[in-house]
Amino acid sequence: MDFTLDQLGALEAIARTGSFARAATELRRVPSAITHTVTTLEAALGVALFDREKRPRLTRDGEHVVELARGVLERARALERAAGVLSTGWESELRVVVDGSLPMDPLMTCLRRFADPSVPTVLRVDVEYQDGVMERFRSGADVALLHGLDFDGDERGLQLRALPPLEMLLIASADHPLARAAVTEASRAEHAELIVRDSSTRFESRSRPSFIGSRNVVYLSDFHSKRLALLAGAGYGWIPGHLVADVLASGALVVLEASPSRWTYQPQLATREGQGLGRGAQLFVDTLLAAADAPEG
Amino acid sequence: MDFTLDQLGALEAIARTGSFARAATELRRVPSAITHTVTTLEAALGVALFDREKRPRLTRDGEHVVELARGVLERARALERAAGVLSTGWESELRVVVDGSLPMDPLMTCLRRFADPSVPTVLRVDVEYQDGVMERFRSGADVALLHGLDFDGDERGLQLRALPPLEMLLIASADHPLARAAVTEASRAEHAELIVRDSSTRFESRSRPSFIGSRNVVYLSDFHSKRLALLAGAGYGWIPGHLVADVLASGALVVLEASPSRWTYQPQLATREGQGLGRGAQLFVDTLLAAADAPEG
DNA sequence: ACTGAAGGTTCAACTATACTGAAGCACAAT
DNA sequence: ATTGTGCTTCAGTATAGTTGAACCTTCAGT
Repeated sequence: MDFTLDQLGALEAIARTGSFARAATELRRVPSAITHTVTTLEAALGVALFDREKRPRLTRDGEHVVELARGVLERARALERAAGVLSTGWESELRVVVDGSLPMDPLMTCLRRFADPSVPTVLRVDVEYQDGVMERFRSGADVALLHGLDFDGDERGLQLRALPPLEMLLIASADHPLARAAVTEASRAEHAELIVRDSSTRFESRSRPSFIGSRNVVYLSDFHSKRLALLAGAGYGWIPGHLVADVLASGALVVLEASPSRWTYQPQLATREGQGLGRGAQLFVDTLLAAADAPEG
Repeated sequence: MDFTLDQLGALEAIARTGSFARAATELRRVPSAITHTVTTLEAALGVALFDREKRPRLTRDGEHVVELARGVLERARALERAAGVLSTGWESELRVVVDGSLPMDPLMTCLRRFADPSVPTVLRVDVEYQDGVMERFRSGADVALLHGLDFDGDERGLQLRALPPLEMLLIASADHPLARAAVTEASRAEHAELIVRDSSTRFESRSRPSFIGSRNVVYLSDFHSKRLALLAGAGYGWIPGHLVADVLASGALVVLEASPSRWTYQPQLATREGQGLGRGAQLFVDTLLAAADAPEG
């Protein structure tokens, strides 16, 4: 690769303006510099770009090279533009990881916002469960939406912002045996508990103990499956209230009589402490908090 | 555009090899040169490409820039390859103009030859009629296939190669009135003569006189139309024998009894004198002459 | 045919830029 | 601790691009 973008730019300027002299003015150089640039390029490519019989005129090969040069310059200018955007503080990509137990509506608002062409940052969202969330955050995500239930507090280096509190409910189908009377530890042990599997890869083998031990445990991959399984009467289990509000209202599912049967938790928006937020991250945080506080928006 | 292909190449080498040092060896430079190149590029783009907290590691923005850089380099390498081809004597494009009265089979052989991916030159063929052929040749075609009928000889600067001779025949449909007896000047004038229109743009108005004057003249745009018109009995006219060999054999068309009613002409392959042929032109000439001499090939 | 203006080239001197090599620092592995 | 690898800094050097003046050619106008 013994030619430069500068040479290609000069060639393109000559081809466009139609003369060495005009190209020179445009590039704020002296004509002889253009001559030199062109001869150097011709030597580098081994191609006679200009016919110098009289006034220099592009040869057919020259035209061909100009076409290719335009392709190179186009890509180079695209890079330049992208770099310009990056240098103004927009990240090329913003990686967000969200706990699957949280409401997705505010996130959808963010996705819409980032789909706007005026937002140059590309948004990447990963839905994880339990430890999988922090694992992915540690492996490079910029923002994490944590459910905040089993949040140890020993995780330092995090800057947290509270999201509206949510409720976990102990639920079963209305015609499930456990729904007929107050739940005891013994009655509970007779039935299958539905649990959403931890999506962490590190703790593949370590099965997280349920809130209250149960003989039979069914692991599910996400809360949507869990909701379906609960509706099908396959077992009982904890599930975020916002996911079952409709079927609770309709009476298909019921909150079990147990203590506790409700558990309020405090979701958190986490970013890395210390390093300031880029413009993309800031926009995401602002948009998400606004959407979470005013779910109707 | 204040960065160079060289800088992008260095960045790509670092990204690919995973270290400044390996990139330096690959580029046959000293490590400090790589450092310098990278810092210069970062300054030019205004983007922190590497995280220098510890061992330099590409930032996410850096990865993004690398992606774009690969795009630029890919195009640049394509240009380099194309230039390499051009510098070995292959033209980027070979323009051939052919008189529409000539047999097209040898030309088709050439087209097949140039369709081979190992032939980098792009073949462009224009079919013209009469003066249109030379006009296009003058306006830039590299090779002309002339019918040689009205070749003035005053056209200098041409290098000619003879093609197999052909015959013009004075033809009409078998049931045309002129086919019934020997043709006289008077009987000829009573019937329409079919003529292929000159495709030259310069002589739009100048209608070329027919071989023998006729009262009614029908101008057609090509010999295929002329053949159809002859078959339809729309008139009489001169047409190359090879275009009507089949219908003469079947008896649908006949050669008129006139003198002359046959005219042997000597097609020529013309190139510009003085400047040697490029590899594409040479290949074309060789292929065409071979195909013309051995039409079965 | 002459003339002047504009475009292009050549050349030597200059300037800016990239490269080298030595020295030094940071980190990782032993 | 110690060694080795990888990166950076810096000063000197080499390379490559830029300038400006002189010259040549072409083209348009007289």
